[in-house]
Amino acid sequence: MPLRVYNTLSRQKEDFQTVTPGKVSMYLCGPTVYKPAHIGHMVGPVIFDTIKRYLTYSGYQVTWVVNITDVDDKLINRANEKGVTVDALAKEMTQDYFDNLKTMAVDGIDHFPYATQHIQEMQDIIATLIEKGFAYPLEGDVYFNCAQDADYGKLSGRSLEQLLVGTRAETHGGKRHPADFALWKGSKPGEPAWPSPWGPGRPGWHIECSAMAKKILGDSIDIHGGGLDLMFPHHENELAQSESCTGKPFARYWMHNGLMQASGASGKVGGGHDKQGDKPADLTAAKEAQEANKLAGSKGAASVKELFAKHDAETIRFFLLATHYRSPIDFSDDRIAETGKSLEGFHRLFETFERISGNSFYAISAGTSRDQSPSFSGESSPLYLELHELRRRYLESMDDDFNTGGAVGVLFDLRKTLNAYISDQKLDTANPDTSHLPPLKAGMGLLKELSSILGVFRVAKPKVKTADDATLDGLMQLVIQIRADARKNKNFAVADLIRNKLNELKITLEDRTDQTLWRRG
RNA sequence: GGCUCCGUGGCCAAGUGGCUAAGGCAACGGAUUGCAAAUCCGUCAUCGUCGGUUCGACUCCGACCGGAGCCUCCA
Repeated sequence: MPLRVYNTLSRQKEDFQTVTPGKVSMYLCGPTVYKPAHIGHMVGPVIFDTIKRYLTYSGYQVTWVVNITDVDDKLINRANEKGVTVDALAKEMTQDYFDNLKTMAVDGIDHFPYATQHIQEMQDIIATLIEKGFAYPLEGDVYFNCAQDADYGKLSGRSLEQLLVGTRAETHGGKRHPADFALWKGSKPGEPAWPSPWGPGRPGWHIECSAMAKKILGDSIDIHGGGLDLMFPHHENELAQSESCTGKPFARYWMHNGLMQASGASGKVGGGHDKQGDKPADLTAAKEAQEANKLAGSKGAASVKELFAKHDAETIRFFLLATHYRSPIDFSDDRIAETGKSLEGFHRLFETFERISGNSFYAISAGTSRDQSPSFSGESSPLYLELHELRRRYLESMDDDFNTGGAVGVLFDLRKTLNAYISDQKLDTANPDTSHLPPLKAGMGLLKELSSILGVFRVAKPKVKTADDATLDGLMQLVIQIRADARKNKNFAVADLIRNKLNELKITLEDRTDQTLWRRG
């Protein structure tokens, strides 16, 4: 079963075939670094990081580029508001972005090109476009000539005629078509500017991606990704420029991730308002509510760092991957909390495994390649058969347009299978018979392998041992000892009192056959 | 108005032209436990509505209802 990828260009899943066999070039539109990143900015990186992991696992050599837009109107405006230079603001926000990627375990990005460092490459493309008749200078600006591009609109499914009707924005006086967009913008006094054959100015929004993708990855790349909101006009224009410039297909597969939406904060939009059109007031209200629910550009959207204070980054990553990447995701604290609960069972299993085998789950070195991974097919224990089937289902899901939601489901099934095995074989009861251990270790190895592809359960939660923790641990051992004595004497009233009081302190006791465990939460 | 997309159990969420429609959270029953916790076993949906195509559709087509995004430099 070959890998299949949904291509926005064709609106269907296609067999995955790269420009160069065995290699994948991948470009993801990165952030404009003008304010701290919010959770929505993490969706693309997490998804494409996972895609890269899976492609690498499948034997491809992947090169992944994410650009940093460090010159832009929003950046200029915000720098002016804050009274800092564009450069300083950009640097600060770039660092914020990098910090967040690291926290989210996004570490597969190979290149971070900066727009301001590729002005020459952009100008080269613009010059070529003018030369070929696809662009024209106008009063210090340079515009792309949409009418000259025969297949303009093919990505988003629009035609120039439709754009004419739909556009209400007033046209720049000399533009030949309202849809024509700026490749180069002449600068006003005080704005960042670079010299150019068309006068001092700065690049248009779309040209940087064309230039940097071309420079680092070549004329034709395999995967171009970004948020659904970028499909038009950004990607449409990027595509038009690049293909008009090189005469070659720009990207084989256009992949767009769904957008994250805030939910819960304000009531849901719509509810029961009448059919459309009759009540302008309602419509306006609905519009406003809609705006409020949008994360993008919304001032209320919490920064990623604020979110990390409340939720574990791994939980957030898992949450993002539990839904198909093309679907919109409703974001709320409750949703994240629910995901956190669903992950507890994994951490519990890791503890159990360590108790049984003496090995840490996190120390397992699992297979990193689809081919080298054990197939389990020749083994004797019935568990191996199940492992084999689970692995097959996982790969089948991921092969189907990176269906991480289905893959996550397999992880839960694998968890249940291993817990059932432990339960059946009574492995967690100081069982001296170790003959049932190898299959369990194989299963844990598989869990490690498959979860690593999603980028979760990779490192143990840091257990910071402070003086307080040491004291607490000592205290707990004492309390547990006292309670054990009480239980031995059938003094359950005391035993239960201790446990209930500890519960109120968010400490849970777990009486096992040979010992009593405790944990917070 | 134009262009995309979506509507699966209480909530979240995979998936398929015809075997028992994944999984998670919640709930309930049972095993285990002194009682719990954890774990295991089990129960809980006919897939927005109405038509059509088909031997057969939740899955394909149409209409309608409901929701989302884009057309305004928002990932």
